Amino acid sequence: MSNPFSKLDKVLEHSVRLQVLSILVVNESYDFNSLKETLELSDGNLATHIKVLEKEKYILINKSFIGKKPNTRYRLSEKGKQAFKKHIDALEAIIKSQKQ
Amino acid sequence: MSNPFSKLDKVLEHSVRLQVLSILVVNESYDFNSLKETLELSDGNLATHIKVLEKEKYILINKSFIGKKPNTRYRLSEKGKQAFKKHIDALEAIIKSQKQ
DNA sequence: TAAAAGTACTTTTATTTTCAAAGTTAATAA
DNA sequence: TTATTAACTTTGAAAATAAAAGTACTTTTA
Repeated sequence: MSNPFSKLDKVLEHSVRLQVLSILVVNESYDFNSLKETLELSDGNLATHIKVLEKEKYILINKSFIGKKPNTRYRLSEKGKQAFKKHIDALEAIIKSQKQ
Repeated sequence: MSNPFSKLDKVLEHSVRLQVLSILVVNESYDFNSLKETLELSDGNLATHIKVLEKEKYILINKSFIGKKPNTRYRLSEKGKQAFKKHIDALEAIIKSQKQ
């Protein structure tokens, strides 16, 4: 039986975090501000979700300066990649089971 | 562009509530206890999620007695049906966009 | 037959999560 | 030099989640 719901990733059930990963899947790296604009989130809100992904080790963080401005870039970790795939697969299984 | 994430239903992002609806899609009705057993949830937890679905008018509630025992059954409302479909469609779109 | 245990919930309380406002530090503009 | 902007981080309040406790019976057991 093994119901597909149990394969869902709690961390990725929140759409903001799923979106962040889906952006990082297709972009080698992405920075804080771009994420903020793309997702239209407040600074604090984005920072909180980022922190969750970071704590899970789903993303890697790189801080640097571009000229005189600080810049924080994120990349998907291998763990994050796996987790994302697994979650998407679970969603797919749920949909399939639904469509019959 | 119209990104599929924006079509997700906040209420259905929680897997318990998505599961409840997915059960009610294939079962004309289902009662509290059966849901509790199927989903392996505490009474309070299930009741809270049910209340959210009820407030959204996604489910209809019918209370009766079976012999001497109270029995609460739930059915999917038309609104719930629509919402479920829309959410699943959004998930499908997300997956598709991901698979290319 | 009285007390204990069980059923089917509901209500309350505690914890966790989410979100936005305010704060920080440094640079640039007026 | 004061104000504004940039790029975050921290704080605190509100909302969501989950489990424990409570309620109102009914059934079982000593």
